[in-house]
Amino acid sequence: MDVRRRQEDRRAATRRALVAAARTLFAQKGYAATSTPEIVKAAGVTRGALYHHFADKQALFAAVVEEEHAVLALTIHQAAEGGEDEPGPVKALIRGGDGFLAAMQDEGRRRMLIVDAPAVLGRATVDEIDGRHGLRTLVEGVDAAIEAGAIKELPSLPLAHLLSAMFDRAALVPADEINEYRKVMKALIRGLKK
Amino acid sequence: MDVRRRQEDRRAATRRALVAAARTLFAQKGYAATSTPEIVKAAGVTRGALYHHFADKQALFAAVVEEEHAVLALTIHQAAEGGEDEPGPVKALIRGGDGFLAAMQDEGRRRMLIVDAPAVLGRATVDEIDGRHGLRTLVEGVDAAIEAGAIKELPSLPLAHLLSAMFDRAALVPADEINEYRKVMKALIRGLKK
DNA sequence: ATCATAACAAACACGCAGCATGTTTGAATG
DNA sequence: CATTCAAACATGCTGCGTGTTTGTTATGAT
Repeated sequence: MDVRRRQEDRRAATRRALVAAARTLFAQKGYAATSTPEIVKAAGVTRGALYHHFADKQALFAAVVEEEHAVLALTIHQAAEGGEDEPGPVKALIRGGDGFLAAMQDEGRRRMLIVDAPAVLGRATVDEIDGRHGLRTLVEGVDAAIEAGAIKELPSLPLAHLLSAMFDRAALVPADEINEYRKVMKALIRGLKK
Repeated sequence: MDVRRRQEDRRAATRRALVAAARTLFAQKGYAATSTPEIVKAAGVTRGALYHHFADKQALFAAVVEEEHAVLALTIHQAAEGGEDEPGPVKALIRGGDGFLAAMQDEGRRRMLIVDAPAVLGRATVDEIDGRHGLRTLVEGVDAAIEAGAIKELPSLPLAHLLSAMFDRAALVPADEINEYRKVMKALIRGLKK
């Protein structure tokens, strides 16, 4: 334990409380419909604390999005590795995609990451965040598939971006239609084979 | 001239002024950063007029988006038909896509239609609007390609949605990277051939 | 013990959205 | 042509939300 631990702990605790409360509310009601008084009330602190830890409401939202992307990427990674009985880089891509869609069954998560985040933080910021998590692993998956000679040689980052865009859209589709989308996406990915 | 024409004209005029002013400001600064006082000042009317014609700020934005989608769809349609020297339903799809990307070089248009609209109006509303314009023609193009036996038999609406999602993402990419994206999308579409 | 600084808390200022009134314009009717 | 009525605005008010400022308490350093 460091000497200045209590201060650090205190700081981290309120920060976590704020992010957790914000996550819940942003997920339930969206960014615009959630007020900072609501958030601090749920977190058990005052607005002074909020604006001490974060520059503004956007910055708090960015922190929530960052965290959410991190846990999401972890979930996807596990899904892509699990079930190694059926190998092959293309299969891994499809498994990862299914893992993404499964993780995106949460309404609030969809709202925050796909709908609100681009509008609130801007595409550039979202890309930067995503680039450090889900998109990063997707690029690696695409690269692996290319190096294995499983699909055509294409620039991996643009391809990953476009695949990501498709998965985002598919995630927003009503649950009973999602299988159709999965089939079509499978066909699109399979069409990349040499 | 109908008897009650002047009244109708007046109404239409202020409505147009509002939509036009709103379009400019929403395009420049985004939905959230644009205030209704700003809009009515630019339109040369008062806020009373705004709330007489539209239920709220969202409704005005919806009108702008609707109009923008309409003119966009027209542009795309012309691009897809022009240059008939190279026929074939797949080529038509690609031409239409290029037309879309060209029309989307406008920063404000991107902001309104792709970034802000889903967050402000919700995905469902945007889909409904898009379904009456750009997406509709895209579905027709896909159907034509399927019926001509040019591509695999897949459910056309999901496929159109996914293609639309890719084009949206590609439109947001920096201008100097867009050609890479076009190539990859071409490869993806070509992969759909039987 | 005291001093500086970080971590909060409370109060304030400003702007905006929506509504509830008032006022004008214009058409319909006897 | 005067009257009546409704639509098309205009003006003012209210409540709320964000960000900032000023004040207070806790914490570690000397």
